[in-house]
Amino acid sequence: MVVFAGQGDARRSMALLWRGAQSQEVRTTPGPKPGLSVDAIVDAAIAVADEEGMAALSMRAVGERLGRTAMALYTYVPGKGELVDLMYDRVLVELPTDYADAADWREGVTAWAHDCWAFYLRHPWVLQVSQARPVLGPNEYVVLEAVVRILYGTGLPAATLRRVVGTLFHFVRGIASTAAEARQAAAATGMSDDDWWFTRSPLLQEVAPDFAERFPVLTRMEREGAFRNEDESVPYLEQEARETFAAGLGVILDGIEAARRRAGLTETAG
Amino acid sequence: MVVFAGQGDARRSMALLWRGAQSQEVRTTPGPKPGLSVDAIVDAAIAVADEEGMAALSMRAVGERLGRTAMALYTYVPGKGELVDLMYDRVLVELPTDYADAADWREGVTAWAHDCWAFYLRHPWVLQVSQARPVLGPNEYVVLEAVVRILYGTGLPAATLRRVVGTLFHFVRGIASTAAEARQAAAATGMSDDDWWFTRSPLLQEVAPDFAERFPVLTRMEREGAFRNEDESVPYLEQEARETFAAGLGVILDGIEAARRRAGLTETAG
DNA sequence: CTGATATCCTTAGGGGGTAAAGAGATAGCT
DNA sequence: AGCTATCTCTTTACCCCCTAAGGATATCAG
Repeated sequence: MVVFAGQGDARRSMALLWRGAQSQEVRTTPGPKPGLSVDAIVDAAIAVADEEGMAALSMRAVGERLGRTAMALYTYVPGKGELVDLMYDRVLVELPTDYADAADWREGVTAWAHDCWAFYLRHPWVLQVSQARPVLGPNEYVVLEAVVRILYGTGLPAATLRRVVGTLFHFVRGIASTAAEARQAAAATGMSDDDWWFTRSPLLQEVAPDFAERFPVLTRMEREGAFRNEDESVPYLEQEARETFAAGLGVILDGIEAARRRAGLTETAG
Repeated sequence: MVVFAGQGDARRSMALLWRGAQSQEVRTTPGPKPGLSVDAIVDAAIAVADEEGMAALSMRAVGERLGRTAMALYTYVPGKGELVDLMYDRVLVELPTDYADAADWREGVTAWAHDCWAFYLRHPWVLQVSQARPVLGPNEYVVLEAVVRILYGTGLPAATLRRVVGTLFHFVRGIASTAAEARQAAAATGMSDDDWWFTRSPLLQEVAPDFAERFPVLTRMEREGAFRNEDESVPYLEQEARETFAAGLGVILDGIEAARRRAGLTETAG
């Protein structure tokens, strides 16, 4: 369920995203005082998404959490799409932005990636917000600025940097999605990864008795222990994601290093 | 909108996924002859998703395309989740699986990645199928087998291979998502990326006049031309995705190379 | 012809998002 | 004080979704 952005009045959306102190101005208009606020609604919506998942995020649910009907929210927010945009930008404040302590870009990127990973697992619904067109909210820029600042340490040209950022971003998002969805599946079905596999595996044999002949390379890989996880205290799929994350990040960092070497930037760092 | 898998009767799901010639057996049961078939339904559903997007995929829409009501489908398919699983596994047959012609693993991986990229852009809805727990359908295994066969050429140990496959997979999926969602946004809003940016950009200045001070590194990057695209005939966001794809793939391949070097595998290839 | 069974339909129930209209509260103005 | 414009919030309603239940119809074995 990728949730797409609101596409109504662009000016109103931007004003909401970058709403600042001007919303605190003294009211002199007639009519009852607002019982809610954009902030309150966004916070409630984030709480719903955190606790019950993106699928459970409905205008009714958010309203209920605030003791209102669904329609009351429309006084403050143009629609659900815009609300999701606001949730997205709002929750991004949680991401750390200062990596000045890192010894070099490699350490900085690693720290940033791990912070992102933890963030996504804390708010898995964020992974379901469409990345088609950027939301252009303030915190999105704060996050970008932070990453770019780290990567300027590589000395790579700006155009290359932009792509490296994209690559890192997609990688982290992709693997975090897998881990998050695995958790979600476990919660939704009430079945652990191992339980799930133990019910599925015999069915697979039943339905594909010729598996080994049809997929020799995979079978060989399995015999070589590729699909065994050491730590049995962590759910299988989550651990797999975690290890892929660590290994993949290493691969990407090495790749960046190679790009630097090709550009003749091997000596300076940090 | 990530679409989650069906989680009903696991045996029935697996039987449907691996359904083979046994479904062609002669019928001797009473009752009217089936007017539909699982294949017909899956094909119709894929057509709907291809043409109108995952959001437009409803049981009604599929039924209508087949001249039936939504409920008629439930005779053949347990529910929407399972139908999506079937669609997913079915459409994967389009992916090429033979990369024996490739000169070495690097060329093979590159070819595979590009094939995947094209595939995802042909069927963007595939990117919205949850990857939480694998569907375990036959074609998913065929695809996996193909990738692993290519990567065995690196000589890396099986456990490392598994993670490399995961990294590549997430990378391709991630960037393809961006490109696909950008297309979708353009189609949905009837507004090109450039139009979109030209309406958004002045709003951003209006709402954040102090942008340059708040985000100095991004501003510097922009002045260095990081966000300019050369080819103006291609939509901006799609081109950005394409270039990030090319650059990121290079980074990952270099990273794999580095892993091989560390394992002392520099000479042999292919 | 009878009974069993399979296909497909209609109906209905419980979710969604949100447009429209109205009730009630509150400000400034006369 | 009363009036009126305006704002908040609710009710109702419409259209969409998935799918459970039950009924009509077609087709087989006996």
